[in-house]
Amino acid sequence: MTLARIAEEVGVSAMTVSNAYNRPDQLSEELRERIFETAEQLGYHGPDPVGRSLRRQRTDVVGVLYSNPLSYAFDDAAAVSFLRGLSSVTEEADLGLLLVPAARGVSGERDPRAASQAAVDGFVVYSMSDEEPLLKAALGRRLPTVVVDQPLKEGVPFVGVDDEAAARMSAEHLLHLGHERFAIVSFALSPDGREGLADPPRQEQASFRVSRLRLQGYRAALEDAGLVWCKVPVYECPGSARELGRRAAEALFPENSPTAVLALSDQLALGVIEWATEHGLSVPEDVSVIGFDDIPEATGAEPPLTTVHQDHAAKGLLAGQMLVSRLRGEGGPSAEPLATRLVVRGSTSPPP
Amino acid sequence: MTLARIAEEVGVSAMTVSNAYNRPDQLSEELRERIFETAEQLGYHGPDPVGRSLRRQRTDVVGVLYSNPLSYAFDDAAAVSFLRGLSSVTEEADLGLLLVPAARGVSGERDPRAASQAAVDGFVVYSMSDEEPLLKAALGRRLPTVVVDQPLKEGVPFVGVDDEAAARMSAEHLLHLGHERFAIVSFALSPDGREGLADPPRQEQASFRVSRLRLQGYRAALEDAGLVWCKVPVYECPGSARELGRRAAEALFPENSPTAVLALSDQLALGVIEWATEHGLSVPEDVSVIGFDDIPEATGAEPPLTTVHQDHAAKGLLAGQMLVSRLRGEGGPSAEPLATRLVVRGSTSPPP
DNA sequence: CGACACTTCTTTATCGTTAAAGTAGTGTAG
DNA sequence: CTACACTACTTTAACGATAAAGAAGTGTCG
Repeated sequence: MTLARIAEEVGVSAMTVSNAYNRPDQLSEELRERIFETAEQLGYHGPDPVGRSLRRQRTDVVGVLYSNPLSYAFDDAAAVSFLRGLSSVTEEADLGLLLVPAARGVSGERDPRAASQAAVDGFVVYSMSDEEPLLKAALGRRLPTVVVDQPLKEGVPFVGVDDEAAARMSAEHLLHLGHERFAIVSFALSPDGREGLADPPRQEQASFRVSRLRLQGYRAALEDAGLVWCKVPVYECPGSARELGRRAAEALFPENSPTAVLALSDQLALGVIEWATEHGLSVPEDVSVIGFDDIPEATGAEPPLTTVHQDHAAKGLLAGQMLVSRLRGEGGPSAEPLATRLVVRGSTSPPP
Repeated sequence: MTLARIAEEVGVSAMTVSNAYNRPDQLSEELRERIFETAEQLGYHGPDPVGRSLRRQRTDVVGVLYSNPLSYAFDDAAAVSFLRGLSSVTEEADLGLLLVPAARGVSGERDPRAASQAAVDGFVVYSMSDEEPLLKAALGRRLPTVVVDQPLKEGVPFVGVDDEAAARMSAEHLLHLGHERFAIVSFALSPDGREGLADPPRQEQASFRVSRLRLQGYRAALEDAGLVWCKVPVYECPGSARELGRRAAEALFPENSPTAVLALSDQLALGVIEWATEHGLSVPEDVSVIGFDDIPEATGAEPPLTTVHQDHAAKGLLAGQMLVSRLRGEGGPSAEPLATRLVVRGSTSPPP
């Protein structure tokens, strides 16, 4: 059932039927009624969205690209908050939110065609590695795009916190408390799934910008305090699950017996605390642990986790606003780093 | 930059360029390479998704309709789990997930055009009131559609639990413990925002199927035990927030002093417990409270909440499978109610 | 050598809509 | 009574792609 069919039935031009739906002021109220009646009878439910999009050259949809299979996003409290912020803006602007499917193929690579085939007016790219082909495909479309957290690409609007400064701040907190023996627990530096100690070259070449910057922040703080960076063990986990934090602790403690652990995420930090507690170390008396993100569980943990707070919903909000104003052709707000703050709870104290 | 432009440049027909992208076996490897090179040079990044959708008469996108503004969904643990299940299926099937925007207008009504204008191959309707115009618009499109939780519409595939049986089961648990003085805390019966005691006629006319069925289940159990239903106070809250549960408790306790409270959601139940505890009633010694949903907080609550467990992710999974198989034209699995089970924790015990 | 398959590319027609420009007819002001 | 605006519609021409069917050339087999 098409516009044209209704037009024929009513005895008017297709354009008039189109106008009945889109510009009521262009025809008489009476004819408009008649058109709707006929449409109802013939089971026509308004202009086809695809035909309309083709002709108007816009879809009124924003695509979201996520660094992992989509379903993981709904397991990740930060991603969910982000989506909440983003969706409140897009909804307000009457834009749909298309979660672009990009399951990993057999090779572990994600099909970049997902981005080429998405019928959208713009993209929000969330926390993606610098080298994803998916990202390249999305940027290739030359649609308005906003990148969140990573990667930072020349000329592409960006939303995120100042990861380096925030990491520096948390390391300084521990330095002020008097710590000197540090260990660091990082999530992935590159998407190659490696696990274990990462040496400085690998740290500097990390393809995840966020990991790279946080390590730089820690390094700057520790070096400013006169410590030797290459003696600080950096354990790289292939993800950010609590279990991985435990494994990292298991690898780090026997050899290094740090008095302070800097974790790149709260999940990792909580894993470290779990392992420590189970192995007779008390936190923070024997060892201080600091996280990053301030997830809800951080408050209720035992002890409550000292961490860097960042507002994920605000990121979504800002990303949404930036994209919407770009879609409208306005300049719009641009990339100021969002604020973070150190939340001191119970997992840090002076060294024993 | 279009297919035709590339075709012209390479000196072949548009169809051949289309085939280069979609059916590599239809042309020589060498020509295909040449086409891609030219495309690269001219900045063409593959067939336009909208044009392609129009011609193929499919979008490879599934639309999701939610009973509230979209951004609320990301605050609702059940909805998030549901989306996780759903997205894992759609992603596997290489389908996008379009979150359809339907902010409430000035009148509180949601614009039904959101559903008419969504470029999708099918819909998943999540937890929507029977009378939403948005729902009507979606069903009007005659696309494959699966409804979750509510409403139950003739001929539309449905996924959900047996709410009546589950409610009955939880009431029976309290009856077995020996309770006789009950009160019920419900979320909305209709979307009119009313708050306060709801009499039986209002209960029976509830436009939210889930509310209606759960009340029926409670009623059946209590009446079977010889209690008089119309003496059981049913307090209707206009939503499901914890704060509303507190308000309900405040309204119910002074007058009725129940020994057992049946709440239609865990959030409401937790609100009731909070109020009771603060007002010198201990749970479960003075009053037993039972919830519905088994949200994560239920375990950690003080006392841990007895509740009806339902698997939200499984709902999403099943809804996704049903829709996908329908999109493929297969019959596919259909509507068996999903299992629930009573999880007895610390918030229920025999009456004082 | 003719029939038939196979590969590689082309032709034609259409998917459903709307921007832009145009045409009557009707009123209204100078 | 002419010019000009205004209302209510129509005409034309895309938007960008692909299904289906066809054609030209090459090889193969009895």
